Amino acid sequence: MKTKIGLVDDHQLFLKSLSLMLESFNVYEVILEASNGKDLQGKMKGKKILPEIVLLDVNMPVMNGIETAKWLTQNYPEIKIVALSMNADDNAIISMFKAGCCGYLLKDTHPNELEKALDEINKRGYYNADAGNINFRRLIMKADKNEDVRITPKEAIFLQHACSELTYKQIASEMNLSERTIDGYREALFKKFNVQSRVGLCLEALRKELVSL
Amino acid sequence: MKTKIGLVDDHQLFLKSLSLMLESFNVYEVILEASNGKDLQGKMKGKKILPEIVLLDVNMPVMNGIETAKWLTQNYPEIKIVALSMNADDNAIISMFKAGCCGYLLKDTHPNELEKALDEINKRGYYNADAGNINFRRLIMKADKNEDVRITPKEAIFLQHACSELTYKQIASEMNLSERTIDGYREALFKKFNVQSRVGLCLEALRKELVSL
DNA sequence: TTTTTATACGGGAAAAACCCCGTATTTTTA
DNA sequence: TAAAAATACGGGGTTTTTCCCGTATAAAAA
Repeated sequence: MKTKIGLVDDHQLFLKSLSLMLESFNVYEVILEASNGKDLQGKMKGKKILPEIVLLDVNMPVMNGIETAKWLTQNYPEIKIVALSMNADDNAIISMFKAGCCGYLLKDTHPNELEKALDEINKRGYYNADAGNINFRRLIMKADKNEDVRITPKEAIFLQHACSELTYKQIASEMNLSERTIDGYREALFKKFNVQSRVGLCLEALRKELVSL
Repeated sequence: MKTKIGLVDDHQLFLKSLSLMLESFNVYEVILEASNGKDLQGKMKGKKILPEIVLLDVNMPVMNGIETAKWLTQNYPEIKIVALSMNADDNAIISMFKAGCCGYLLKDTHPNELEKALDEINKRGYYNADAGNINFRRLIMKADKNEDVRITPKEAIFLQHACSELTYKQIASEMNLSERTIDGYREALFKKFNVQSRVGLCLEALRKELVSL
């Protein structure tokens, strides 16, 4: 009896070709293909035969991998989720595991390893790609450390403005606040991010992906 | 007689599965697979039967798509190169065409369109994915406009330092120059990038990928 | 050979940023 | 209910950044 697989990936080329490959292993059957989380939700509705394992891309439009993993974990906790990603982005890996994934594979993975990974997930319920230089324990600890930095809604708005050419005077005008209030937000964020200049603040905000270019 | 295809992509999963898919079309034969430009160079050496079309990923380690396309164009001008990419990054598209590609496909592409694209490349020698909302003429013009901004070696070093928390005084010390000299570099770059602040300069430098986070 | 650009550095002044202190009210958290 | 945090804004002062002007020499380009 073949293991039933679901595939979620926005790249049609990859999706279709991966499907072919899995079928070629002769122990898996791809019974569901979706291009994003929303698409998956639609296709899962009313489906009598569910996939046992879902291979889930991390980066997708409309509804990304993390959101999708959360939804699957909540609604179909018996389905095992394996994350697929382009690169070993620490934050994404952490988020995917937290969302309920039991395995994480890079798209670098050789097909032989994919087969092995699926096999182990079938047998043991999880797959740990330590051999791929991903130390999950270290990542979880790192995540915990970064969680300290919480910024308030107004600080976030200020930060958005600060990552531009506007002067503090202009930002104050934009936010309908006094320059002194703006000074206060700046000080607060300097402390939270442990920086001493606006440039430093901007770079840190970009690194933490609180703002984008 | 099947069209001979070469595949260059660092993601083994994608590479192998794409290979399977192409074979499934029954008009193509994948005769070469490489994980990057260097690997391709090694595998092309002494090869008696060459691929007629090469599907070439844009983002690869060791030797990226642009470099690889250039090398192929110089050494095997008869091979038709099709770029494959995750996203429609204007700069990458421009560079790939300039490097000699005659087609550009996103990894979003449906397999049916891949087949169609390969067919057109076989018949006409090129494929234009306008339907995919990529306006190549606009991109070329944009590229020409951006080429104005040339910075000198010393400006580049200063820029690197400027994208940090160092004050201009500290940067002067680092570069063994006077603060006035640093002022001069700042002025020059403000003009070249059309900005009025250090934050603006940093953001622009990051956008142009002259510095990284 | 001449012109232009890059590199290096000077003066001065105004504006902006940063730093440190404080008060007050409202909202959120414990 | 009380304490803490968020939000708003005041004072003052120092440092840094930005802006505008200029000179000089060496290297590169025309």
